[in-house]
Amino acid sequence: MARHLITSAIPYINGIKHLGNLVGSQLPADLFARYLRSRGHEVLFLCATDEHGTPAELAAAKAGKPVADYCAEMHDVQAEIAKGFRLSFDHFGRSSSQQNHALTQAFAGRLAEMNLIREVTEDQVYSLTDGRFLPDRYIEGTCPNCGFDSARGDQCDNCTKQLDPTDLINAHSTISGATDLEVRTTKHLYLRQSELKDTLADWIESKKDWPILTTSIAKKWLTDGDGLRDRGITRDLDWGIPVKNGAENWPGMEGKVFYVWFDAPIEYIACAQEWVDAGKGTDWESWWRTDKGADNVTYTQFMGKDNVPFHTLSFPATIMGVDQDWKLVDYIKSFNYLNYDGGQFSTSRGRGIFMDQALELLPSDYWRWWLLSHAPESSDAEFTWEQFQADANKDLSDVLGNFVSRITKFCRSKFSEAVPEGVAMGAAEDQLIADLTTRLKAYEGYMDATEVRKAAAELRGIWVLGNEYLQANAPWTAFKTDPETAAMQVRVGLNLIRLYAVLSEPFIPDASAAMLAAMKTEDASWPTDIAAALNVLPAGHVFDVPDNLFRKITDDEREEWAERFAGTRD
RNA sequence: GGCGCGGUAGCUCAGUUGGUUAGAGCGAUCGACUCAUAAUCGAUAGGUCGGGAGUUCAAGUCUCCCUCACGCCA
Repeated sequence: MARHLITSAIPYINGIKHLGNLVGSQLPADLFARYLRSRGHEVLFLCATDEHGTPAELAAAKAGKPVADYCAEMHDVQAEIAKGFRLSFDHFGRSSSQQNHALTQAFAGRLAEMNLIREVTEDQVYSLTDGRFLPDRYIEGTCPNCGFDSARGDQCDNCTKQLDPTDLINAHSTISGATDLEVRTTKHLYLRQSELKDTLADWIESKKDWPILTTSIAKKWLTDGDGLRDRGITRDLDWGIPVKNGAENWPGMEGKVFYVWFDAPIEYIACAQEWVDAGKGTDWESWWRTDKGADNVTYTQFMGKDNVPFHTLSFPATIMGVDQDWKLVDYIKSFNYLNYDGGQFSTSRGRGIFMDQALELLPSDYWRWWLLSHAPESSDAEFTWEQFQADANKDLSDVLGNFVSRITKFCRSKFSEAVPEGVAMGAAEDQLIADLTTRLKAYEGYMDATEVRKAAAELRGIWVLGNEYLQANAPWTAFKTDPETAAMQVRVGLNLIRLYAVLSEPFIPDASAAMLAAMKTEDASWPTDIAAALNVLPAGHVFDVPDNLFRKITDDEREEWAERFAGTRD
């Protein structure tokens, strides 16, 4: 038994995530966590909401609520949807927690102590009407170069000329439209990542087994231009973690908060503290401190490609910089994007399917199966309604669901709702066991390596073996002349249902539970020996014929949904 | 403009360090079966591996140029 720490990139608080976000981090992380638990390992699976920053403040203002209230509400909404998708977090925390406040401030203080923080004085645009400093992207005006009237403070999207906010003609705030902008001098803290550049490069270089996507992005940031740049870790905002040096005030930094990208990954650690404080665990340090038991922990992170730089460079720079025996990540599994019907999913334009909407259409297993079996591992992947309908119907309804249906109903009509005994297993069953053993080994190998698509294909292959077995041995024919042999074949088939429930649980937990319930067993132990696994349900064991596990998605539904989600979400 | 990941059967995708007739699933066609959610199982068809040049006994796999799509950066 090994110990596995698993984190999913933490979703931003402002709104409900779409299916592309889901398949890029939370869902594969859940798959991995469920699988490792099934294999008997000790798992701590953490996720949280990322709550700080300007977008949260603006979303709260738009909703007419205090930002703290807004975040609390949205956290509950996201937690509920996560439950709907059966995401099995051991704790779903909040980056705004007191634990994260304290830890973030402690990290910053320690970094200063290690001489890895420097103070920078810079000019920024302040909006009197908005009462806040404006990030460059929240300032628009007319481009002095081409006359484009929606040029942003950092560059003109029309002529691509690089700009300073002060270059813009008729500059205004995109938040309020206010034009009473002025330049003010402000002071910020910078993390001296450049000091750690070589250490980070050596570390990345040593990770030979990481996905190419992960290492190529990291190396690019390390070598691009002048190399890794120092990064501002504070902002002039109200909502966030106040800048402090540990528990002490930080002279000159009053009224400022840490930048969201500094505190968000620290929440991975704080979340473990929240987990303990919530009474769910007892010793968070044994997961996070290599001097307190975490040296035997394997830590795997899941994230979309947009988050890779922060997880390969910024956060490790913090961890390495404080030099205090904190656990570093062992494996970073990153994902490309899922596209929607030839374009991008878009949160801002409401294009594609969002998590809450998906659950209104179909049970979570449909989405889990399809998304995971098409996870964008090697390149961007494509969601189309035609493909979704065809794959879900074929894999879930026809191959798996119908297998359960045909064997249980056949048993009920020819024998009873109890496992029949019949003769001993023979050559055909030996072959089945051999084939299952081969495929199981491959399945485990892919799951261990977080090769999500390949694991899904292997699991499907395991389901198909059941249908092949029935088709080749035809108990419905054998029953006419040799009912004892048919009985044995049905006994094998019923045991296959239980086996499939166990193996499928990481992908489709609800269907798995339904299969175990129908077989009236709680034995969900991972098989070490297939022959033994096919004898778990003994002759005479009573079962239920379940309702169809997966109904089919109709053409009418597909057309209606494709139409409904092509437009924009209000 | 620079950089990065890609462009493989109608569709979604695999293709290890270059090496026998380029693979899978879906879809299509044909056949078998009839227990089952008009489900299942088998077979067949379908690709000059984005285009061009080069290295090599041998290239989807390496090099260069071009092109298209996506992303990141300035």
